[in-house]
Amino acid sequence: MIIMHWPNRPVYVYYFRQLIGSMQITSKFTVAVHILTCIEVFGGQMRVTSEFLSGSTGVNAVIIRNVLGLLREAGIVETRQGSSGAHLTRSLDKITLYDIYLAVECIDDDGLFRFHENPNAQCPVGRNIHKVMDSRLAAAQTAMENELKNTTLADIVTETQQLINHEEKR
Amino acid sequence: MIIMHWPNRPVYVYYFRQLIGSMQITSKFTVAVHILTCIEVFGGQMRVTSEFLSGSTGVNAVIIRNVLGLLREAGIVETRQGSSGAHLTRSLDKITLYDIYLAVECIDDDGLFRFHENPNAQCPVGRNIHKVMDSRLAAAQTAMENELKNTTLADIVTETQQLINHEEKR
DNA sequence: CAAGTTGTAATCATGATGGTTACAGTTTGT
DNA sequence: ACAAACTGTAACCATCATGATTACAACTTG
Repeated sequence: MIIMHWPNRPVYVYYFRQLIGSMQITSKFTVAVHILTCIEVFGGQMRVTSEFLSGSTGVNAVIIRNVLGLLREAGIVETRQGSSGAHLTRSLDKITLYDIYLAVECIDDDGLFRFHENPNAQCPVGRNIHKVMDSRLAAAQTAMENELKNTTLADIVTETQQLINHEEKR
Repeated sequence: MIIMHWPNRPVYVYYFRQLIGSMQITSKFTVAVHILTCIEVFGGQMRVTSEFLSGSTGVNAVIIRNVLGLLREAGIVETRQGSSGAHLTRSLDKITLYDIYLAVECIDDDGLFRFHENPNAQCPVGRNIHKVMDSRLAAAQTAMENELKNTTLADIVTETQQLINHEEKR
């Protein structure tokens, strides 16, 4: 508890609270894309287990299962307990990076930009600045998300296959 | 150290390392915009000290001074040790949200999206997926940043003043 | 010269991320 | 039916980033 002096106004009491919440785009997102690509590329040839995917991504098998769980909840893959081999629920060109981004919950409800939580309502700027910035920051976030809608898993898999084929020619 | 078995390939040794680095858009960004707005709105009427700005933002005065330091390094404000009252170095319409975003170093060099760090180079997908995703994720980040260039401090201050005036009319 | 202010280093508390262990429940091959 | 393999999930841990806080030297101003 800290006593603040505000110009031309009575002294009042103000609580500082720890700024909480964070806003990062988890590596789960790129892991998810990696996983889905593997399911498509290796699905016909071998059993794509969480252990297998752990080997390809370098990410712990439990984390892989968690990510697969998120993708399952989002209706992107189907998995069954005890049975190996997740498979996609729809064609590659119907799955955008944005769908995956949503599935792995990259961004929480507060949005991409973290806002300082305790602007002073006694201050005319403090009680209005949030409102003013909000639409602009939301627009920036939306611009990023819309760009993610422009790429599908089909694009990713195709380009990956091309790189692999190119490797083998050499 | 974990021994991994990769299908049709010899057993090899693999190191798991903690995934490091984070990618969040600090609240320093919105704090910086808040601060700059206060400097413009209150600059003529009173001494806008770090303590004053702390009162308006609800953010610790030391953090305020750190943010002001970043804005000074970026050439957006001028401050002098011992002397209160930061002031802007150029007109409001020459300062975009993107300039402020750059100043407070919201995003490190690795980019907005965090990539899992240890994709397996023995796996054809593992050694190519990074390359494939990179340009797409960079494009998404750029879309967001370009949107930030569309708003200037002049816009923010003008709209804030309008809200304040509207309050006083009631 | 005293009071007020900035610049900055150092330390701390908290929260988020991902690694790891453990195990129950399910599937599959024989 | 049964053992082996696999998934789903909870629980706990280590590490890192953020911002709060204390402290103090250096500078400015009246």
